[in-house]
Order: sequence, then structure tokens, then C-alpha cells
Amino acid sequence: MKSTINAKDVAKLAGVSQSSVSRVYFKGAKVSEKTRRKVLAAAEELGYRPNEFARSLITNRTKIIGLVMKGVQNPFYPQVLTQFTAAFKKYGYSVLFVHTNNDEIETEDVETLLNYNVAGVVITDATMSLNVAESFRANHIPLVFFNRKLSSSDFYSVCCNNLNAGRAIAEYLLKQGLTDMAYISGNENTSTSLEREKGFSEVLAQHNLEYHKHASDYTYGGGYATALDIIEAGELPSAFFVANDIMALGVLDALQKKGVAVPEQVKVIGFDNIEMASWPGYELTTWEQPIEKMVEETVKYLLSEMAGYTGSAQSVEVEGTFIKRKTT
Amino acid sequence: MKSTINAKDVAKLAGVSQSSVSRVYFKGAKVSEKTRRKVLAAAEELGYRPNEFARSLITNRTKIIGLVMKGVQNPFYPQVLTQFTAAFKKYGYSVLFVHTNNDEIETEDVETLLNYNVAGVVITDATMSLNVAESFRANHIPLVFFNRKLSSSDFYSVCCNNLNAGRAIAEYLLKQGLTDMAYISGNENTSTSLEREKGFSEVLAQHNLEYHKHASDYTYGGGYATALDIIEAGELPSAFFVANDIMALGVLDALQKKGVAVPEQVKVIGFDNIEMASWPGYELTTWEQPIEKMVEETVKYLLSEMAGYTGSAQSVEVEGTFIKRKTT
DNA sequence: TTCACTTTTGCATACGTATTCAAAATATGA
DNA sequence: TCATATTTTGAATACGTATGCAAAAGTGAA
Repeated sequence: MKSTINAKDVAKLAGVSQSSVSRVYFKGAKVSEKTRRKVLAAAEELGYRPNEFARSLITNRTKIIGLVMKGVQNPFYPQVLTQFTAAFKKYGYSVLFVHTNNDEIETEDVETLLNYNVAGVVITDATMSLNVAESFRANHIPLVFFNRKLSSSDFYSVCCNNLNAGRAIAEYLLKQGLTDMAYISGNENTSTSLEREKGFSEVLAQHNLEYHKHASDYTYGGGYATALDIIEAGELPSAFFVANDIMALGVLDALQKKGVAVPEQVKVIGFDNIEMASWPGYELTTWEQPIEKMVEETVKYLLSEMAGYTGSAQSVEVEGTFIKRKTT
Repeated sequence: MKSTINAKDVAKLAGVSQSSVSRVYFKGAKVSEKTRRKVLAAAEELGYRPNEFARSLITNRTKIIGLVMKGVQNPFYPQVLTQFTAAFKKYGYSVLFVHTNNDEIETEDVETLLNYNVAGVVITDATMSLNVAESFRANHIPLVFFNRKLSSSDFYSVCCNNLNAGRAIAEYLLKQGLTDMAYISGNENTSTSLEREKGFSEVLAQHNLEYHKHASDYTYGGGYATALDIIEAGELPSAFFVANDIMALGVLDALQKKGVAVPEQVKVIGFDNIEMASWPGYELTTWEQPIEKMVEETVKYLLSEMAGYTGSAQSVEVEGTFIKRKTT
């Protein structure tokens, strides 16, 4: 008893050659309508399914995208994950999921992606050493850094325009007549946190304003602890710009715990517009990252590179939108 | 210029046969230490990596696990996802991620899994028609339904012992001297919601107590709306057992909005012990699902089935733990 | 050294598909 | 109808690896 039935079996039953069977399943190949029907009928009867590995072996191409994620704990990422899988599925690509805890993607995982000869790679929120990135380039595997802006312009990256966002938020707070602000940063080696602060500080500097900066880590606990420290040190500003929503929720909870009224005494602005930001318990004013557009840009680039590799690099920045709720 | 270098190239440089190169990379094959060193040196020099597709083609086995998820929006699932990828990575398996929105996994996705000849499949929170499941069995692909208890005992399933959990929660509330309770269910066609309620109602029935049941949908919004309805209808019980944490958070926010004191006026118990349950703003009493153990059981079964397929079925239920916080 | 035995190696082949090339079938035009 | 152009088909081969088998190399005892 054969465990798997192959194109040859189908060919025999349909009374055609294996080549014809192959052509029926290979998009773009020419087959007459008659043989196509014969083949499909035979395939149906036998329960035939083309072996993806044999296909990849001979074409040297796969329909697999490597998706590397870091810190799926932040509710921002499940959204990104589902959007990517949905988008790739639309074009017939499957997702090989890799999770890393380190900032830098582990070589073991890179090996995996290369062994599977993935058609493309998306790296969210993590970085990789330049020589590792080069090994993808050497294999003509297109690569996108998602939610990261690269200092070197050798690779493609897609993120929200964090600089403009920081500026807009500063201007919004200034318009409220506030002058005494604080920035609570995420991990300080991330481009996202740095750019958001850069835009923010730029505008404040134009108005000759200083601001306090408190380093945190993009987690709820981090935001909570940082805010608590600030309150207890008696350094409460009139507004917080917090580098992401999940930290901002921590800040709000700390403020509530200490009996600080929001937005009356302090205003709080987050970043991402995660689902929780709209919960009645929080109603957080924030900056929406245009995930759909970011995903779209990423997929668009990957598809074009997979069709014909150029290795072109660019830093794409998509504009987000201010979402006013009740914490400002 | 060759784009990919293969075992033959390495063999030539190392002065051995292609077979020897293969044996160096095939775990379990015998090679002398001398040739191993020669091969590894040559491989290093050329940057050789075995082609996973050629391997799978000939062995008819893969190192890929299909992971099907539904509703990644619930913060419970990112935890599950990371734990699975970590566990599988430990044994050299990669994860092909599939996301479905429907309760029932789409045939398109099943096709994908079969085409890639995955070594095993984990299905979280979704079901599949029996004949689809059978097609996995026909291909000797082991299958685990995670966080689902199956009525038919034809397939392996792993979940928390929801029945016992429901009982324990009822008993806990009874001990507090409460008699007027309500259950807020998740999607009513899920075994998780049904079993939790079953255990709960069983114990209450033993004490000749009735309870109110309110159907909801396992989302924050659902919990919020349901609680609001209850309050406005003036049907406030003395305790809520809510079928999962994310809904319970919605309930808490609704209660807070309406000025109902927790736990003084109403007690609330959730289910899952997601990270947010411990946030200072909520401090939700809940039932912890032993994710590590559940994942461990799943992986253990899959590994043994992948080593030698038996198709054995079992319904594994792991005991969870009660987590007392401040909402009771 | 010789012989028997064990370990290691290389050769040849198979896995299931895509693809080239020439042959066959079909369509087109006069 | 025939000759020519076009489309469709089948045979053969290649992709990169694992593996059965026989030959070769190594091991140890007498």
C-alpha cells in the first residue's frame, strides 16, 4: 500500500503523462481544457495533492515567509501577526513563525529560515547583526524590518512615522497650554522610542521648553513602576507622553492608585492604539499606528522582490493618526 | 556562479563522497571522526547548509508543526503561542502558523498543512469537521486539540480540567456564604464554557441553589455589555463567575462605571489568569490555566506519535489553580 | 603475517515534481 | 484538400538528499 499518491498515479488513471498533471497544478502552464478536466477528476478520485517539497526542490522557490517576532506579550503584536498571516495567505504564502526573546535574532533561527529557503522574511521589533542580514542578501531572500528604522540604509524597513508623531503630540500638548512635560521611553536602543522622543523634543526645543525623560522598558510593569517613582519623588509633570500604550496603561493605573486625577491634574498620551486603549476603564488618548498600511507596504515590497530580486533598500514611513480620548 | 552549494560541492572539497557528507548531517548515522572533521571544515568554508526540502522529500518526514490558532486577540493566546514555539524549537521543530477566524478551520488551511506534510498539528480553540480530521489520520499526521474537550473520543485533546475548576469556584463562593450567583458564559458552543458551567451548576444544585446564566462571547466588549445589561435590569447577583478573564475585566469596568463596589457589593471571578488579571487596576481573582503543563502534554504526545504513529486518542485534562486576589 | 570480524565508505538509486525539447495534435488559411 | 503555423503533449532529465548494498578500510587475536 502506497502511503502517498503522486502525480504519476494521477497520470496513469487519467491516461495522460506526469508532465500534464504537473502542468495542471503549475500556475501559468498551458494545458487543454480536456486534459485538465481528466486530471482533476482523477486527482479528486485519488485524493491527490502536489508535494510542496518536491516542488520547492526543483523550482528552488518556496511559498513560505519567515516571520520573526519579539515580545508577543505586547497586545500590539497579535494584531500584526494576524494581519500578516491574512495578507500572505491571500497570495498563497504560508507563515513560518519564529519567536525570539533577545533583541537580536538568534543564529539558530536564522539557520532555520535559510534551511527552509523561505521566500522572504519579516522581522518585527528585533534586529540582526549585519553579517547575518548579509547572508539573506547573498541568498537573494528579501528582508523587511518591521516597526524599525535602520540607521544603515542597506535594508528595507517599514514603520510608522514616529518623528512626525512625536512632533504632533508635542504640538497638541503645547496648544493645551502645557509647558511642563515628561517623556517615558521604551527600551532605549529601539528606533521607535528614539524617534518618538526626537520629534517630541524637537518641537519643545523650538519653544525653548525642557522636559523630563524617564527611561522605561515598553512593559505595563515598567510604566507602572516609573510613574510611581515619579509621583513619590514629587516630580509630577502636567503631561506624560508615554512611548507605547501598554506602558501608558501602567502609568494610568499608578496615577489612579495615587489619587492623581487624569486629565485634570495630569494628561497622558500613549502610542499604538491597542484595543485596550479604548476600554471604558482607560479611554486613553493615543497615536494610532496604521498597521494595515504598514503591513500592506511590507507585503507589497516582498512580493515584488520575490518576483524579481533587486535587493533595493528603502526606509518607508507611514503616517499615523492622533486619537483623542479622555486622558487629555 | 552557483547560487546554492550542495553536499556534492562539500564532498569534492573535503575529498569524500556525497554520502559521507549526508551522514555527517543525518543524526544517527555513523561517520568516522576524521571524515566528520574534514566535512565540517569544508562545509564551513563553503557555507553549506543541508536543503530541508530535499531531506523531507526523501525521508517523507518534516520538522514542521502546524499550529492553528483562533482569536489571537485574547491575551491568553500569545502566551500559548510563545510556549509552543519554544517547546518545539527545543526538539528541532519549526512552527507553521495558521490563523483562522471561523470556529471551523478552513479547508484551504488544511490543504496547506497537508501539502507541507507537517509532522504534527496543534489546533487551539477551533474545531474541524470530522472528515477533515480523518484526512490527517489517513496521512498518519498526529493531531491535538488544545483547550478543547471533544465529545467524540477519536482524537487527542488537551485542556484544563474545566469541570473541577467550575466546581471549586462554586464551592469557594459558597464558603463565602453567598447564594445568589450568576454565570457569564463564553461562546456557548465551546467545550470550555460548557464544562466550566457544568461543574459550577453541579455544586450549586447539590445545595439546591439556582443561578442566573448570561450568554456572552469571550470578549471584553461582550463582558462589559452583559454586565451593563444586568445592572440596568436591576438583577445584580452577589457574585459573578465569568468564563474568562478578558470578559471579567469588562465586567469589572462596567461595575466600576456604575459605581458598584467590588468585592463589597459583588464578587467577581475570572478564568485563565492572563497577565492583566494581576494588574493593580484590576487584581482579579481567577483560575489559573496551567499552560506550561498543557503545552508539555501536547508536545509529549506529538513527539511520541511522530516517533511511531499509533493514532491513539485520549482526553487529557490538567488541573489548574485558584488565584485569590482582590475581587473576592 | 594471516584470518575473521567490525566499521566506514562510495556507488547507485529513489523521492515527486518542473521543465526542455522534439513529436504529435490541432487550428488556420488558401 | 493540403501545407503551414500554433498549441499541446510525452519522454527524459534535474533538483539535493538519504539509504541499501557491496567494497574497502580498519581492528584484533593468534
